[in-house]
Amino acid sequence: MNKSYRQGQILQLVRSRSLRTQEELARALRAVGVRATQVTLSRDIRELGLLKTAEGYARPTESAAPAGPDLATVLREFLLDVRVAQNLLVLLTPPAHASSVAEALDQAAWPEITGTVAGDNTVLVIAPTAKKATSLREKLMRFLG
Amino acid sequence: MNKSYRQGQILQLVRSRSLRTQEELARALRAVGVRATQVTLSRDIRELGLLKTAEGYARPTESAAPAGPDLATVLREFLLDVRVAQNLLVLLTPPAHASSVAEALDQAAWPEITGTVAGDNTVLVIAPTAKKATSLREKLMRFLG
DNA sequence: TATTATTATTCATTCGACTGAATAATCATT
DNA sequence: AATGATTATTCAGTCGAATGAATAATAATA
Repeated sequence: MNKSYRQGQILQLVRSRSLRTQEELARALRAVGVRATQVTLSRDIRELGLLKTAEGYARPTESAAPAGPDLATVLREFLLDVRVAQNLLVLLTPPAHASSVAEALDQAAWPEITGTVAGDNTVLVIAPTAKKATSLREKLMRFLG
Repeated sequence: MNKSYRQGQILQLVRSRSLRTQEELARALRAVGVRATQVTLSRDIRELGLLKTAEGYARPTESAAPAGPDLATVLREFLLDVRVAQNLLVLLTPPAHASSVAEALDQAAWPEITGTVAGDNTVLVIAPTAKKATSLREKLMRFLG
């Protein structure tokens, strides 16, 4: 299995739940189809710069948010409209600001967001299901004030 | 000697003067400090998509796309995650590499891929059906190792 | 402190990208 | 067609990144 893919899964896992030992992490990885030994995870954790906290492994707070503006700020400033179509959301922004919004949403890493693709003044947000797309819309609309 | 450096020198050489055979190219390379055999140059020329013209090797006229790397190579190198949502796939890549992956997938022209849209670090892949999206995910995952 | 659990390191192995020598295949010329 | 020139392919070897088993080092706990 691919190293960068494995490390990406590690980052997603430690963000979403509490993994206190490397063996525990190994089991969690296996559950998502990634086989790795404790030796490999020890190296990955060092390369990723993860820290062992009381709640388990985590990214250090500084590197986790590399100088991006707050999600609420970005949305309040740039989000003009939110439209739903099936499991998709179309977000409208002022010209040239779609990527900022998409970037901020990616950082947030909400489970209702499978992924985003930004154009110039439009962000396409892919949700897992139509139902989640709808609730995601409401969540986003609340930022509009 | 580094492969991409060598290929860069090849591109510069064939643009600046007339090199009619691979042996001739080998001599020109040696003059700029790059040692390579005809075997290697044969491979480089194919990878770079050079054509043999009456005036020597040259890049195809800009209409033809500069042949991108092999799909398997691109995916192994850049594919970080594959998520499914209905009939859509969301591929995550390192920043700035989404278009390479989308390009390579477009070239492959698989029937399970209706189309792709690339952002900066995200490729949206549209599949005909949810079922095909799922099997496409497995097909892509196999490239990861 | 002693014992157990957890993590890091060493050593050897595997794997794939890259390359060249030998050679096969193709092209050009007569 | 025959010959010589040119290019492509096969096979084997090298090299470095990645990995795991064994084990050392460290941390946690009784």
